[in-house]
Amino acid sequence: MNEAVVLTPERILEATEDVLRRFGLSKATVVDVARALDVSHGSVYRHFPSKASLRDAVAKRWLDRANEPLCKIAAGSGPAPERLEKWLRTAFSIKQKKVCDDPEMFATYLALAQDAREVVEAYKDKQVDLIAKILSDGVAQGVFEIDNVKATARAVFDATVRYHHPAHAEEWAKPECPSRIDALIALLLRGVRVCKP
Amino acid sequence: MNEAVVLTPERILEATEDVLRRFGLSKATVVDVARALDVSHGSVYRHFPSKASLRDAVAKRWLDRANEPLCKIAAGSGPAPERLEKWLRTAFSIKQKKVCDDPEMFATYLALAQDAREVVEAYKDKQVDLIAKILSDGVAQGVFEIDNVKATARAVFDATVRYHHPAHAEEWAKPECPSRIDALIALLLRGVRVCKP
DNA sequence: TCGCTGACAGATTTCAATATCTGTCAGACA
DNA sequence: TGTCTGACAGATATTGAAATCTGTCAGCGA
Repeated sequence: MNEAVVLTPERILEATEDVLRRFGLSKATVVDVARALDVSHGSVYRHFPSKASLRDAVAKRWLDRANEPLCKIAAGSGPAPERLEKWLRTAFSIKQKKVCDDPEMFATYLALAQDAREVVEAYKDKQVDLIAKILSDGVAQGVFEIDNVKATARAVFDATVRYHHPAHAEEWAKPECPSRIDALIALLLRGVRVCKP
Repeated sequence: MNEAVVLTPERILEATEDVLRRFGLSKATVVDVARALDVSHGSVYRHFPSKASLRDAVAKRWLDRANEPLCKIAAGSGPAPERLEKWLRTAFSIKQKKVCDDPEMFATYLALAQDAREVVEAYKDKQVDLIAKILSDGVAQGVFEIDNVKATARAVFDATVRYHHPAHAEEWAKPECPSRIDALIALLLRGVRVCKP
């Protein structure tokens, strides 16, 4: 009876996200989250062992959500070069959109990413796997020529940090940014292509 | 007479560097610098209009010093691919050495770089010019094939931020770092090479 | 005259007292 | 029995008063 009032991890995460959006990472407290749910803060600790774990769980939700369109592109079919370019441009614009739309939220995300926490590492690994998927598709299609797909995928990821790592977010709005992205993508695509003169 | 006691910008910079090394950026004050020189702090302001300008001047000295070996490599002769690789590896190891040898000093450098100040921008532009020099040598040698040398040089620089931007310094000590650098350099070299199957 | 000093106003930082928060747990309540 | 509460200890954050710093400038001494 009255299912709606049962305290679930899901409801807590929802409320936490609200509180973070409202107060920002530095001001949001577990007490605030509890207040938003109209329970004592002790109850929150029944579902999450610490504030850090709660924050990580919220981060995981965001990252998974952000990752979804990228998974689709990687899973899709079609010529690998176009797909790789699309994947990279999508990855960049997702981040860019975040920073523009919701700077308060982005500051939170930045704080997370700079902590180099486990959750973020796992997310990065997932991204590299997606790139690797596209690269190996390209090899199968005979358009890419790659010694070590995994290492190259990592290299592509590393080469593009500037446009997906939040530490560089302030550069993303600069007017010369798009053309620099174009040049970078062109260089990387040339780096994996097969050679036919 | 008594030339040794004349207060010159050079002597002030020397003393400032000492003070920074001793106290770190956050603790170093203009009063400290003046005390080290045994003059009043008002005298320092006779030579530098503000603390910021003094700090920038010190930064410029460091950066110019760090840049010197890279200028030599760029100015040298020999096969461009080897030279580019050497240039990149040298750039990385200079930074890496800095962070290991003198972490207090590096924190100062990081604070500077994160401010994205004019001095740092100028330094970056200089770096890109050096890369461009090597790339155009490569084109002349017939080993590189590049549409837009300047843009590609920028792309190479951007692609390697992870290993020269201080925001990523904590990654540099990780054990998987060298192999990731290898993969990245290989990818970039392939991206500029001429195609002969 | 010319470079330097040292006192000053306003901005910034420090520090310690106070308030708030995190995480635990014995017990209430259903 | 199992979920939730609320008081608590220790850790962390806030606050405001006092100390220090930045940048200026009138005047000193060479």
